[in-house]
Amino acid sequence: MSKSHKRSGVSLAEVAKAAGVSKMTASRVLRNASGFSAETRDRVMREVERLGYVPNRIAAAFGSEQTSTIVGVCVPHLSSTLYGTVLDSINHAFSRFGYQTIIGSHENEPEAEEAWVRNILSWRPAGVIISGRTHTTATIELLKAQAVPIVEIWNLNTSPLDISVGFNHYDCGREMGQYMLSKGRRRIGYVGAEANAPGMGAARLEGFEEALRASDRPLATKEVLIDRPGFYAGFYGTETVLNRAGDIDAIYFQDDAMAIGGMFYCQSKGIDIPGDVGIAGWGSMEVASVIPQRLTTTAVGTQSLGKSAAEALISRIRGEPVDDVIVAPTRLVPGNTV
Amino acid sequence: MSKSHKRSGVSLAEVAKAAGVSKMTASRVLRNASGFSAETRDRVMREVERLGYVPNRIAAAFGSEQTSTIVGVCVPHLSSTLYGTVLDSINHAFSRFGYQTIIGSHENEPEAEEAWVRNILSWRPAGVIISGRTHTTATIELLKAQAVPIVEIWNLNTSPLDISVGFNHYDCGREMGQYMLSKGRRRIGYVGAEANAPGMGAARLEGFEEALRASDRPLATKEVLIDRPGFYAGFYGTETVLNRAGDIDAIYFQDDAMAIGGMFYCQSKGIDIPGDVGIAGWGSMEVASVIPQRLTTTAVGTQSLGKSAAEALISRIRGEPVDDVIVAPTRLVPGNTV
DNA sequence: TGCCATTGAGTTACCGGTAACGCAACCAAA
DNA sequence: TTTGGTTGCGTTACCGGTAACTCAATGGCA
Repeated sequence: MSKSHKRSGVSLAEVAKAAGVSKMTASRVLRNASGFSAETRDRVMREVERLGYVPNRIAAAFGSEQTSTIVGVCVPHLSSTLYGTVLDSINHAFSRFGYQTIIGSHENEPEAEEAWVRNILSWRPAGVIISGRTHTTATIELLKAQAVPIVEIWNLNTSPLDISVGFNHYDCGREMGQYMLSKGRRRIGYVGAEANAPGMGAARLEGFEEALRASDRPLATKEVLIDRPGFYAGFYGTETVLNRAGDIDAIYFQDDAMAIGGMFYCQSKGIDIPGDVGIAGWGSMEVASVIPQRLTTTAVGTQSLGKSAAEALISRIRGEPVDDVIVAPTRLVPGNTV
Repeated sequence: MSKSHKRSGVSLAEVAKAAGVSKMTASRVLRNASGFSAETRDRVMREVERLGYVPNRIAAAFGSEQTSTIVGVCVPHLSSTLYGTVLDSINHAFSRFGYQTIIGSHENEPEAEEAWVRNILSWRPAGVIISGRTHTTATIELLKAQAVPIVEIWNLNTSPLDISVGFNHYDCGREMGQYMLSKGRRRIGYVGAEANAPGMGAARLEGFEEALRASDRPLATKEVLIDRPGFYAGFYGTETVLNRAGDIDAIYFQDDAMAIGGMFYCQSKGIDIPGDVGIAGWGSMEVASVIPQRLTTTAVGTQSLGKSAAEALISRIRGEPVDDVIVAPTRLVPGNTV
């Protein structure tokens, strides 16, 4: 099959000519602007239908910069359910309002994000959504120079570049620390994983440590694997900390996947949960609710976060007033693993 | 903060003037085309740097239709790890080759896909990737009329619109059916879930049923929940089929998440796996490898599928020869649950 | 009846790049 | 020296829409 990459499409001018009106009138009909009669509209639409006209948004965006409906969204990666859910709700909100989402993933490498930003800005997007707390200075300068609306998601940022919509990770960690202490845990460890630079669990760990310190029960041990957070990493991270500090009575995991990995490690070794070791995660993974023991975790509103982020960006684009800092909901869910 | 949505950017003309060359020469330098001296290149690049020039791809794509670097990818949804992994590897491959990925999700509703296609085509993409076997006739006509390179992913399609890269779901199902029979299973049930129309597990079920029929052990019972496939659905679907047909000795699940839900249902009821009931899934979820019993499943190369799909599309775009039908790898992984 | 506001169009100019072509300067081979 | 190819760069003409403006016809109201 030989595909012709030539300019093939029907243009607005052809539609207009066929309908016996000017390009401008046809344009008005298609954008549903005012200034045409019902009869004219029908004539134009009939030709649109007949000729199979597909509007050319590249040309439209080019001709009147106001109308770019592209938004860029860059998350750490696309394969995790957590970010996937966020992306899904962002994309839904955007498509409902007629925006197209261009995605990117940076694998927690600020340089990859910078490259993505450079790229996306060349499409003159109506707005961009970026994630995490770490951006290169070049990234920030590029975004500022283009004066493009920005939403930073995931981590709450009280002095955002533009708008921040995120979870209060610090408070999540602190709350869980206090909870574990309240359940009588005294020697507590932490297991996390980060493939590249700073990692998305850092703020939770900070809050968690702070809570323990405040009660004079500082973190007993910490293991942050150089790996993608996941079931495996949780499994082996648990093995590591238990071998290193066999007397700990609880482990806080970076997320539920790791916590579940840890639970199964314990199960495989005959370690009783929560009798011997208490376990807590973060993120309210679905699988956590079908396993025999309900995992103590923090439920997070990823959908809510995505929706808020998209809606805040749209408001900003439209010049409507928006809150600069929006906290996405989280809630400690006591299970029976601590 | 008042964001100006005005035409702000530095244009190529300004860069060219500052560098004392023509627009065309500056354009050549930036596209790394030939026809300029090293000295000219340095002069231009210095001004690019100094003025913070960000190329305008909208204009570039508009001016010379050949150069649109947008590709569209539409999957059922973005929140599952399975599609997420595919999307991730597609996106990686594309960004390595300088393409921008615009995403869409259709939730298994062909009409949603049609709307997305209509939208994406107005961006004159270099190519599109769609998924599943069900498309509206309007979708197909639109794509054909625009003569845009297309890759259909997920389901293998032996007579594709353009290119098909997919798993051979039918064979996966058939192979698993034969395997379960070979392990002495005789009364076998199926548990699946589909939120909307046709569902992505249908072809596997067909192959599975065929294998059972061929051995005169037809499917004993089938439960397809009207729900998103997941741990919950697997849990409750298992409850349903076991209550309905308590004498079945094995269940084939639509995917691993459902199978794991089913395993935990059995565990909660004291039903021995594989003693009382054998269980098999599909998709090689990571969590399946940390639970105490290794789940019998079919490992699928989602990354490989994504990479192949992206590379095939790029080859097609470039006019290089490509196979029309590419099978992504799958492999039955015997665990100890059947 | 005369005047002005409204409606339904058309005209013109432009957005910021790139393709295609032109052309002078230079160099190597005949 | 002539010829022909290459190199380096400029000129021109668009790509397909939309903003801003203009203008004639219409109709309501004083």
